Amino acid sequence: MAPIGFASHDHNSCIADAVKSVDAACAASGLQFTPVRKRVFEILLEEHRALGAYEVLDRLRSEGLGSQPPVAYRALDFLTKHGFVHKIERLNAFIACAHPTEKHTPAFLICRKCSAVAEAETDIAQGRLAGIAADTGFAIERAILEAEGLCPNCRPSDEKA
Amino acid sequence: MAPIGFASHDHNSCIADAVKSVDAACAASGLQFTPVRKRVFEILLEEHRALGAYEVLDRLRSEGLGSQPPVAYRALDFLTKHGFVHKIERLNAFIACAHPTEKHTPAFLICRKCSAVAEAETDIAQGRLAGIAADTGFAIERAILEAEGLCPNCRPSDEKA
DNA sequence: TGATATATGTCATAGTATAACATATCAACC
DNA sequence: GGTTGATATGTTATACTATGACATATATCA
Repeated sequence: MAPIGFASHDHNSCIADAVKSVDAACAASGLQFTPVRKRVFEILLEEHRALGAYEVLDRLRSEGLGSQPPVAYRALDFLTKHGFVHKIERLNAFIACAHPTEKHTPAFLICRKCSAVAEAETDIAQGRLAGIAADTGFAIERAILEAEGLCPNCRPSDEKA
Repeated sequence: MAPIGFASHDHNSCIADAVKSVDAACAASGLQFTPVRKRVFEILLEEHRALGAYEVLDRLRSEGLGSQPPVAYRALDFLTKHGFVHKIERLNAFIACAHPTEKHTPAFLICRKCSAVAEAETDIAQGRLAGIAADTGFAIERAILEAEGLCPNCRPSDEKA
């Protein structure tokens, strides 16, 4: 439930661990974690921020892994479809999942100043909103929860409680 | 707290009432509810569904109210900025607010089959997520909450509880 | 090894949104 | 009533985001 992303962490190992766990998940499900897909995932992990598809594509292009938009979009589609990457609708951008092993409804805290993004694992939208939906007869399949504001690093210190 | 949008209602009066209340709100705040802005608001009300900016623009164009994208985007920006219209990020589309008089965090139920959209008034994102944010020192300013699934009209009837 | 599904390369185009600048209108005050 | 500053509109051009379509290649498995 605790968000990460505004604090420093062991970045070197986090990339390796994440790649490894996705590798295992793909093997277990018969999915192909191909070179382009793996590289896109790594690129997103390296930044720990939301990258646009064309930013990812630029990186791929400079590495000779593909130069046309569909290359990036296909890899991103694959990764988001299987929950390894999330799309931030507000930013039209993608970010590596911070909790790749568990099934969850991601929630995001997006700093409007520095664009840092923290992912909080939550089932909030399956919580209170679920009651409203049930009353109406609406069947929720997935939910998007994105909060915008100022991250701890961008808040004027006298505003911090 | 009850969503509307999947049930029929008195459509004729709802448009007139909404326009009137926005008119009053603008007058009270010294905002200019100009012809283009009013017409865009009416167009969204007439449909009670999410319209893309270019769909709105097409309507404006056919009525001689402007033919270039900025005309539509400016009106939509104005209306969303002041809470009379909401943007559905998931659909890159805009919908007239169902609760124009009150300050609120809108939540949406979006049907993936028929694209109907219901707005539920809620402060859900200021609720549970607020706790997580506070722990991190993140200051939430606004939130986006959009749930996707099947509306009552599109659900196979044997699935309905 | 052949059949089927899945993934990639590539070109073309569709859809969404904004920058920039000139002109016009509004609101308020002298 | 005219001046001033803020706000709104008209218009051109362009940037950014995303997908359709089709040919080729690779993987999977009977």
